[in-house]
Amino acid sequence: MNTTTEAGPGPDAALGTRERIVRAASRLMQRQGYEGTGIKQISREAGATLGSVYHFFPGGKQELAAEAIRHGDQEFTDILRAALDGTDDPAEAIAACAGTVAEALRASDWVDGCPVTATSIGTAERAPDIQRAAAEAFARWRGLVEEKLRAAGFGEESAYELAHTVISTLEGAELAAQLARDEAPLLIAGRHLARLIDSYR
Amino acid sequence: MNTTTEAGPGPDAALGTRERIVRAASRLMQRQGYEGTGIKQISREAGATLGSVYHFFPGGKQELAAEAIRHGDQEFTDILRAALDGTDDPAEAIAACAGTVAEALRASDWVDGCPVTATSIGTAERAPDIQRAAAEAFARWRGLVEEKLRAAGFGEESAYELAHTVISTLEGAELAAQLARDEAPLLIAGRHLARLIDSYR
DNA sequence: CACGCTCTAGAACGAACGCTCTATCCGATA
DNA sequence: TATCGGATAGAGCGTTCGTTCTAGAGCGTG
Repeated sequence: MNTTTEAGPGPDAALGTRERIVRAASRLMQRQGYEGTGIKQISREAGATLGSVYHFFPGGKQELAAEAIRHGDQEFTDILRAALDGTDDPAEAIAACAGTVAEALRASDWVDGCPVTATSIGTAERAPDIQRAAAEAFARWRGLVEEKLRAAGFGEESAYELAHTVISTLEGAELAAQLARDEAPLLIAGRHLARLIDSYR
Repeated sequence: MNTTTEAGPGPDAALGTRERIVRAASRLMQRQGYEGTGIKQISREAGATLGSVYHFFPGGKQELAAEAIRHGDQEFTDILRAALDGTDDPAEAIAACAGTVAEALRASDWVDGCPVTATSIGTAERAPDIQRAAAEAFARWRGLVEEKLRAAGFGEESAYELAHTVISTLEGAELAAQLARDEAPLLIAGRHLARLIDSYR
């Protein structure tokens, strides 16, 4: 049976076992990376057992990590979409998005960076599934920004290229902010991206 | 005795043992991350023994990783300085730097990303020494760009903020290029950074 | 020659790793 | 009630991890 309603005290206790495992994997790999996170640690944190993990993810750690990346992908997709939907002006929306990310990063005491990046880095040679899931996440985010820019009247090429740089810069600035334990890189990046976008009007 | 002249066939065979260990550690962690790289693998790759590794780095893996990051820091510092010294125009120099990074990334078949990022990510909670070394690398790079911008007549605040975004964007674009196995993100980022810099003249 | 010091060499330790395996539980169905 | 299959449970496998430890090699100095 699938214990969809769990009495335990965990944060995701009301979720199904599979979902709890994915969330724990995503959160842990976001902080410790793929190699730094053990399957047993994930199962412990999720309030599940090793048997359950391998029941839902017979492909083992790689399959679970790919699913965790898709979870992180969805999380940032929601944040990005919310920012883009918040205003008609793409420049303003991107700056707002940078602010949201900065806030979340600070709130986690500079520990929770980008889950997709943290999980996928260093796995290039050994786990192509993980790389593919991460590349798809980046592509989706870029597509969202590109669509917004085109809807705002930007030319096709400008929109495509700007969307690339928006995602690259946000990603890099989050990394820099995390390392420096300071939200300045993200806030500055947000302002600069807005300025860059405006220069194409 | 220190075998400063080694007869072995390795690439760094002519270097001292300590230097060979640092280079092997830097290269391996650049590709596999901190947790994904073992001390024994490093010693094997360096043509050294475990005893030598712990002789030169009594602080163990963490101390070695911090030194590897400083090595990677120096590598990119050289690349960046060469680009900045290549022309008086900071915008042009940054675009050229992006091109150099893209070329190197492609030449490694998209495996050799930023050694500092790859080594330091995911170590926030467990290895503060590594985080500090990485943060110092970012700060040094930013300082180089900032200095160049000020020398070119940019205002103090503009130079400081632009330097932040230049480093963030280069870092993020390298990540994106590596994931997509495509140098486009880096080349686009180079052009956009040049445009952004020019907009402050 | 003897001593000391730096460096090399690798066996061995306990712990943790990813994963396999069998056993059991329990609601749904017949 | 008897049966079945999804889900849970965790002991145990072989391997690798980071680290420690002792032994010895090769050189300069007294």
